[in-house]
Amino acid sequence: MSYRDKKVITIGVVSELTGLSERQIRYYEERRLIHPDRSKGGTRKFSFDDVEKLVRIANQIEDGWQTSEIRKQDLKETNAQIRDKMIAGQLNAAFPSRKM
Amino acid sequence: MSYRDKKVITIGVVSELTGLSERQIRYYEERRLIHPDRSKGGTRKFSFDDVEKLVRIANQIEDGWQTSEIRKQDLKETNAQIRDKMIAGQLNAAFPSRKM
DNA sequence: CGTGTAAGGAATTCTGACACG
DNA sequence: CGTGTAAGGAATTCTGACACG
Repeated sequence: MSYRDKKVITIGVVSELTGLSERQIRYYEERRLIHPDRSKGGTRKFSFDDVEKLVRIANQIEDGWQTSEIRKQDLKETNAQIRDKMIAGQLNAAFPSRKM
Repeated sequence: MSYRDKKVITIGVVSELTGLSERQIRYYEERRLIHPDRSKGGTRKFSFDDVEKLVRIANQIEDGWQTSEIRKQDLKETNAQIRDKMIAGQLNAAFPSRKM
């Protein structure tokens, strides 16, 4: 939807934007911390959101976290967000005029 | 500054996003309707702003406008914006507390 | 004028592997 | 575990030119 989520940036540019090596970026994808799209030919396409996430990942790695731990933490946060959205949705269904 | 202005998208992706051929995109650059950045190696890097502008350009071409005319119109609009900003700046300098 | 195309070369990216630790 | 690197190949992009009109 937003420009933030459009997967349009190649790995070389992501490397420049984040300061990470292409090797690091590919590895974080392998560990499923990010999920770039692919072109027909197979080249990775990242979003600005991915770029931001990569910077956070890099910081966590520097702080001594392992990719498996970062992934678990990411999952927790994602689930928390989904849960909150569902609750908000049910509230809105029960009280249609309510504004949060 | 904004994601809108970051020159990070390669011509292939721009082609997909706009539906224009790479030939068309390069030609519009040659006619100075857009100004992509270049990587060290020389590959073009576009912004989302460029993508939007390309769509507008394509529409104008379809409407029978020539690139030279589109460029003149663009210049006019840019100058108008600069003029408005200067006026606003001078007003703010003269009346520091004023809010527009 | 605006666009398609074939041509040849260069820049970019990809994967799988070996290395270190 | 996280990252560097050399290797070979494939995908992507570049320019200048010819063509059509």
